[in-house]
Amino acid sequence: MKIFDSSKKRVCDFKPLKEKRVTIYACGPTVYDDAHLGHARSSIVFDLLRRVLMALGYEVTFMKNFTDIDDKIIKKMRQSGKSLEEITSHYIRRYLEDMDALGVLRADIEPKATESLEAMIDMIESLLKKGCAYKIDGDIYFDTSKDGRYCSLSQRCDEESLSRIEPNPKKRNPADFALWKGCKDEKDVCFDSPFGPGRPGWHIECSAMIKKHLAYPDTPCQIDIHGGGADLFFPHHENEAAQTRCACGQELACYWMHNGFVTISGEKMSKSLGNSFFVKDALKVYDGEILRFYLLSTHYRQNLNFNEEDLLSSKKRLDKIYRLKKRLYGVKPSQVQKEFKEALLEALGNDLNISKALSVVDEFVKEANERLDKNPKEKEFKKEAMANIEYLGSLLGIGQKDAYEYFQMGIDDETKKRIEALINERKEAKKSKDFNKADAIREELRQMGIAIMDTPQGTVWEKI
RNA sequence: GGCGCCAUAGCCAAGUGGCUAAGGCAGGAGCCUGCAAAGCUCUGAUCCCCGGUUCGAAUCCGGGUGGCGCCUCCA
Repeated sequence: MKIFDSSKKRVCDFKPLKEKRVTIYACGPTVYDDAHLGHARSSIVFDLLRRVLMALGYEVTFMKNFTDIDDKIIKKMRQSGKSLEEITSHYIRRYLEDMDALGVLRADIEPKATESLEAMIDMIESLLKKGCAYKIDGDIYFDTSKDGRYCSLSQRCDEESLSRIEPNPKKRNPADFALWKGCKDEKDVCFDSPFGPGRPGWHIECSAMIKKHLAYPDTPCQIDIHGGGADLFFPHHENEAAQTRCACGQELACYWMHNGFVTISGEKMSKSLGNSFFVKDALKVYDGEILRFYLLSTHYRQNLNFNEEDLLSSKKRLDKIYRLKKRLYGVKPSQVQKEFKEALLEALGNDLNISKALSVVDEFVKEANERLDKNPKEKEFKKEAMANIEYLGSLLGIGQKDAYEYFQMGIDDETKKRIEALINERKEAKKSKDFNKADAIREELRQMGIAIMDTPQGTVWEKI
């Protein structure tokens, strides 16, 4: 497996801490609103990484957190009059529903920040003891000057860069960040701690939860791969890395991976720009699997400029896989073809080269169709082809539905009956060579959004 | 202002020193079909511009131009 490490800025051979095992931490959402397509892409990217590593024979432990305490959540509480728990549990449920619809496997560990406060407090105490953190009023800040390697991760914090950080006279260094935010007033959300009531800063949660839930005992603060959106590189991941170095003397992750953005008209999708496209809204128009395939089909480090034309093009590509599956209907899969499997794994094993992988899939589909055109009865081949589809399905998380159902999604039973009736009527018309009538029926179906195709096995239909 | 990423056919997108620059969508021609659809076959770019290194560059170096991102919450 080769991975582009965004800290080293090059593709590296992946060597896990423990043979045949991998620990992955992907930064999850702050649960104050519904997930947008950017969250979806990040989720899908690391889901793919996980599946590929599993396919390569690794035992993967995958963790994704929920940030359920944060300024934005508190703001939402104040606006809505709801409790913290009401808000966060709602958006956690919504997030998981959306990700399920996109075929994202549930993480092995899904911790919430508020359930890991002890671990955070422990780490903050340890940082205070080591002189890497300091108290100002009720707040506690991390002293970035105490970490000799601060900025070694992102290499993005020279003085000119940092001059943009809002000046805060209480901090010793401009890049210092809050580990603990002391309670400001009665309306604030506060937790007890040895350093007074307050709540944790954002960065500490990842370091602490990794230590608590994911790291091996002999490398208690370290994992193999840490992932997240490119916007988290600095300062979030830089800060995580600094805390962990100071608290544990270890690098937090051996490999850092960052996915590119989903953009709209070339601009990053974000709340502040007001151009967010929510997953729930996208799901009203497009099936989750189609969305997944689309978001998956651009290499994870590239930005993906969301537009309907490309989405439709992705859908058509996926349709072709399902049409082949339809031709193999009822066939029991045998063994996946060795060359196919190897070609897929080689592509994906090279820093998740999805374009190459999909070209392997496309070529397989084409060759299989060609072969079935020539000889529709090749039993052994059909079984292998079916096994190939199952294999690419589990690897990419697509193509696993029933092939007929895929093309008939969202059509109710009554309509289905009507379609069948019209197809029968057309069949009779064709038999009696009344092609005008047959064509009129075909047109009627088309008006209903139904395409039909005559095959040796009879007429089949698809939703357009 | 600092730092960084990107620029390949109408669109999406691999390839990062050397055979004919992958693959998909759209378009065109054909096979198949009563006609279609589906499927298959054939069909398109010298790689943003300029200069350099090299026997040889889309691929390396320098300089432009354009787009985007991070430095404030952000996947």
